[in-house]
Amino acid sequence: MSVQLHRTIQTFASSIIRKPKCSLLDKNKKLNELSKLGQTDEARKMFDKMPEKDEFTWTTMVAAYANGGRLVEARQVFEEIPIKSSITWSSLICGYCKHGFEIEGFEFFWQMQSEGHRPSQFTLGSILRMCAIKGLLSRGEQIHGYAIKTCFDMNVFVMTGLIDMYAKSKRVLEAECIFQIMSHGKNHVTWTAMINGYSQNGDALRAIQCFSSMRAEGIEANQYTFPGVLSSCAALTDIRFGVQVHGCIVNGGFEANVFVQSSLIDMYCKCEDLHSAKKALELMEVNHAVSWNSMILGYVRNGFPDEALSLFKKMYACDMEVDEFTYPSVLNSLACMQDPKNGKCLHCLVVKTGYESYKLVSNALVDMYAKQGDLACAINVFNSMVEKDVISWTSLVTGCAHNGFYEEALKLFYEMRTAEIKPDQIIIASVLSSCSELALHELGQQVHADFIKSGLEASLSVDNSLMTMYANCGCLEDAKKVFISMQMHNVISWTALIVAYAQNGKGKESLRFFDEMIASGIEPDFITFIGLLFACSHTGLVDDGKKYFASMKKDYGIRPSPDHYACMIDLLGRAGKIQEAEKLVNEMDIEPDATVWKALLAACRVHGNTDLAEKASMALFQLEPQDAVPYVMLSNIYSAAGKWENAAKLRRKMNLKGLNKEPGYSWIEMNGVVHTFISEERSHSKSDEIYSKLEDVIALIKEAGYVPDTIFSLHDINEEGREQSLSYHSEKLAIAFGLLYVPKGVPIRIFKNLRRNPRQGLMILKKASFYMLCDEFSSQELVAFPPCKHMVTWIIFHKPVLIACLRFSGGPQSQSLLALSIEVNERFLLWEQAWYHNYTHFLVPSPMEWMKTKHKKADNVLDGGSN
DNA sequence: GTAGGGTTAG
Repeated sequence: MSVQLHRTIQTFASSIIRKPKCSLLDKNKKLNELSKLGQTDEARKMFDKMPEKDEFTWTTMVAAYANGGRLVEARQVFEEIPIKSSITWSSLICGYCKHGFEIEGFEFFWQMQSEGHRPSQFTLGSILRMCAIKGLLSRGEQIHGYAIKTCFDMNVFVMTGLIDMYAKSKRVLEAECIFQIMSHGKNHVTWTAMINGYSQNGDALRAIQCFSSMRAEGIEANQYTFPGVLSSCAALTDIRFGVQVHGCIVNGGFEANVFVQSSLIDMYCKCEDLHSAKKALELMEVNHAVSWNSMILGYVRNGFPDEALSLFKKMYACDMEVDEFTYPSVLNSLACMQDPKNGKCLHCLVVKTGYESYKLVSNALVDMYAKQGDLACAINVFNSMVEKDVISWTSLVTGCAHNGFYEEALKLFYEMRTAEIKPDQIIIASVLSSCSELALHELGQQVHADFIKSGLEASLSVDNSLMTMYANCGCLEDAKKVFISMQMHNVISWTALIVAYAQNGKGKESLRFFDEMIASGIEPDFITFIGLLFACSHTGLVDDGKKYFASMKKDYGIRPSPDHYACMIDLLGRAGKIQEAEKLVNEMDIEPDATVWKALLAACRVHGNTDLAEKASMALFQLEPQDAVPYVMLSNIYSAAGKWENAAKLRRKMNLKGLNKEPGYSWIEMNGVVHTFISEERSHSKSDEIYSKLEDVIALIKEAGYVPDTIFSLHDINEEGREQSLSYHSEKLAIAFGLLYVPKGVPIRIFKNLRRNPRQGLMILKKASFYMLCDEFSSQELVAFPPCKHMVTWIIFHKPVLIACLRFSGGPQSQSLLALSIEVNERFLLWEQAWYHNYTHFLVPSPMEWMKTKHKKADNVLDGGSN
């Protein structure tokens, strides 16, 4: 107390002794102007020439250096000051805080007090600002406590600083609390801090509400307020409000501010109004990198990668400033364009300009290479990164998944966890999608549990991926539970539900969900219709299918893609309307692709139409010469029609071309060990038991009315032989194994490397599940992804009802889809059998490798007598 | 006289 009194007297005395002359006052003013303009060296020259200096002169010089980040010089001047005050201390502390030097900032803060100077609102404001920038929440809380003790807690300046600090530390509730305490005395800065707090923490709606309240209270917004409000409009894609805000900006005369302009351009781009965005960009007097970045990204997101690239070229040609945000957008556009040559060129440019060290840029490089299918380059960039964040890992994990390397994706996720990088919603969604592709139910559940434990907020992407994962693993009820638990649903959630039910043999429910979706006001997209057509074709609802097919164009303006045509052809083919299917192919207004021809070929397969099958095969031989599928299918059609010579000729041709027909596998995972089965093969150590069990099962099935469908058997052998070859099919061997060794009450899940049937719908649905994962990608990107290479199917036994009879969906499909349930071993078994089993050889590289490593362990486990 | 609040990302 006495020290402070002494200081006050001293200051007072010095002001009397050195009463400022008029000229000193003018010089101080001039010095301050130079300092404000950032002309620090000019200011220093003037400062040195001044014969007389008062406290203002010294403070201004310290502030000039401190604001410009020249902290060593600021401190030197500060040390020379004859008499220090709270203001000179605050000027110095402000500089250190502004530039994020937390150790020095706090040191001076304590030193200032030990020398008897009380911190002011400015000192606390500076310290709080630093806590906000550096995310020092607990330090910020200490300062909050200090403010309460020193009665600064009702000061607007300090309270605004506290709001900002809490909001930037993601503590919106605390920020909100302080904001509400300030019933009066809130100024425009306080309102702005709160609006930006909401906006930066993803609560766009509250940000906009807060802005409206601010205006209602008659507080004027300024150039600091509008960017946050506009980015909230962008987040909500609320262009109507955005346009009104634009009006306020023009009225207030803030449209020349670069922050406001950039946010305007970004808002228009995100609301898909590229025209207005472009207009705003053209109106800008100064070329500003952020605005151009927003525009480039806008073009990419709205599906105009060419425009994005040309804008970047313009930037480059004009010698404009380019930053670490520019490259990611441009790299993104090249990823969309599948332009590997330009991608490499841009990579070179990145290296040349030294931007490779920016995480943002390297992450985008990984993402681009992965999307272009060049995993080697993606991994190279990834490995060269010194510091990897969750986005780097996500880019590579998603990249592996895009290219069908699901196990690699999962392994990388493990590695990331080992490196103690905390996952976020996006990588969780990506990993769940890989689990879903491999039908890894348990791992999927673990990821789900881990996600709940992590305390991360729910996200649409995660929930949508969870639904797909559960549905793909046959857990329809869990998929539905996730759907019910969701607070909001978008078109992807509804589509996931529709597809889940369609995939799991509940087509009619699928169609009901579609009605519910429409009633809830959500518009379907092209994938929704794929789900619907899939549901119709599997439920035999030909008329409904036709209705939806017509409706998608008429009512929703969605032009049918080859995938939709393929579904329709599948539907007609299954219903025996082969002529109609052929007619539809001929009437297509777009070029039929391989998917369409395969669907037609599959239809021929059921109805033995060899002429049409030849036509479809010829088209496929041209379109996909390296694909063994059409050869195998046509050969099978020949066999079924008794044209053995044609079939043999085709097989020889296949062999000559080196197209391998490899066997289908089925496998069961039990206690972490994979047991693999191949048709009629006896390599498993428990082979005898398995075959004997299978004979019992076959006898039971026959009793229940099962008649083997031997028409499609491959070989020219007698009836008994054909039946035999169907009996020891790999799925059946796996079932027998499951019945013998999987503990009672535990669901038996059987996996296959082959497609369930030759229908192309599943491949389309693979794309659909990818779309579900990445709902932020545009549909154009989606089409560009390479098709998935494999399919895993499953058969589940956990139905607590006995259906001891053949379950046919009726009509001609009954020939193609045989679903039969039997009771075996006190368990009830629902056995859905594909319409034929022995062919469709889509080989899977990765799960095979995985199985091989685990397969060896299988014998030990069984021989160890665990059962 | 020292001064608090802002845009672009997988």
